[in-house]
Amino acid sequence: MSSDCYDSFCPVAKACDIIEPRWTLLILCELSHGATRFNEIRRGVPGISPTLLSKRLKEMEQHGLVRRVESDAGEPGYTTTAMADELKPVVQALGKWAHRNIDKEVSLSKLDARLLMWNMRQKIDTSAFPPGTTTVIQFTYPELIESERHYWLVARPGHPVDLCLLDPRHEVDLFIRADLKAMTSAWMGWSTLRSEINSNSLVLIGDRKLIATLETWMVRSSYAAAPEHQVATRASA
Amino acid sequence: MSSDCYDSFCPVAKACDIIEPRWTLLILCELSHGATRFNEIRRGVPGISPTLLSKRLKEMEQHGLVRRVESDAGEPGYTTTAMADELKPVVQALGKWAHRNIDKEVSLSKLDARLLMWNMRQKIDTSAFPPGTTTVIQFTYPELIESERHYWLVARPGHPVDLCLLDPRHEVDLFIRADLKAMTSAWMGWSTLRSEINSNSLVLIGDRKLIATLETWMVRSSYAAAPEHQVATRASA
DNA sequence: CGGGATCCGTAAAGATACTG
DNA sequence: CAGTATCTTTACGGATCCCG
Repeated sequence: MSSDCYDSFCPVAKACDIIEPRWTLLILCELSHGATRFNEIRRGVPGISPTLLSKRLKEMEQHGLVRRVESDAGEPGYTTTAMADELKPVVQALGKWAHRNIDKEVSLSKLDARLLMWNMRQKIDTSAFPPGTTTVIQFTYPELIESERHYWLVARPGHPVDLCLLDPRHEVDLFIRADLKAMTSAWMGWSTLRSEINSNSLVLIGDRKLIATLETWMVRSSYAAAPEHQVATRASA
Repeated sequence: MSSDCYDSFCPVAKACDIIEPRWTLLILCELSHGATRFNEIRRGVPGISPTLLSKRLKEMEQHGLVRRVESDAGEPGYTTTAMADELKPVVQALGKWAHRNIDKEVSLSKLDARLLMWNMRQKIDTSAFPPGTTTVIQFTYPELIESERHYWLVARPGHPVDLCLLDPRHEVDLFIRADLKAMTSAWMGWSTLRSEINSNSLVLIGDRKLIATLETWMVRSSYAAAPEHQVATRASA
């Protein structure tokens, strides 16, 4: 358990003992991103089984990365420790390294609309939307089969954004028709939202203000090194 | 193999796919430290099996971290790629984080003279020794049983340092009698060589010049944040 | 529904021996 | 020296079930 036993005199080896077990760094990312509850973390780390999440959280607690906390209502939760917080910049640097070095073409050849939407969901900045109201954005990927074509992001300031795969039957504030590759590329920071719009790979119809403030609320991957107006590498299909 | 399949839109997840498999980062450390040959890497990464090293090197090559090279004599070898070199500062930061945060008391309660000597061996700076000659340093840990008490470092400038567990029958230039905990603490950078000497936990007898230049050739863990004259936390047993 | 525990089949990792 | 081949052990991942 605690003695996977690399060379105990090499700090890197000690670090590996802690961060190497599968999912550990991703759980840490989720915690850093604000998740506290078990199922909240689980939603943020797609693919992990509850069994393994439970196990990892215990290991991480034992290693001093995570602390169990009880809310005033007695509800359980998890937070990062100071030690884990010190690790954040390292993980950030790791993400930037990966973003710089991972083959874009390979990534853009393995497209997945649902996963993309799930990721975007987590990065929508709801504070940019009018408070007290619900903002609904409908995404349409015309190239996909009907069952995978439409997605709805339902956002209220102060609440987590909902992703709907079925029509939520709510008034839509903004329709976005997108080429999947272009949307992926823009979201990953390999091109820009504006360049995809200019080349008609992204078409926005609806609330003018939402369109004008697009870059404010559709926050791109935080690992992108360059700002939003960087050069686009390539775009539509 | 390549599709352990975390979330493919999260750069950290992509990075984890690459660096998470056991031993990967330690192999990278060895390569960065100058190892090129298979068995050279293997010696530098204590505990790895040849099977796994072979497998990892292939995976790392496929991920773009490692490049196979043939020397002019046709001998096989491995080097890091530019992508791997960019990762070096991240690994360095990871090591510093671990060095800062890992429990010293716990580490100092699991002492291992042989592993310590093996680690020191790799960090001896032979360029500080007189060129063309062989310098032999004998370590004695009086507290240990006879079979684990004595170690010899045999160094020649320009060559890797040898660690002997049996008397090499060569003239000894410097005798070091040490308390194991103190030697470990000093080497890890949790105390200083001088403070351990002052408290008699380290006793050096032999070549005056070697003793005077001790800090020059006995290089401490490169992950220690503070310089050699930092405050000692604690020392002998 | 949140927060797990149990069981089981598969996929890695570890130990050892052996070969070109 | 530079690896392969083989075998055993451990970890992971999936499904199911339990409890408040």
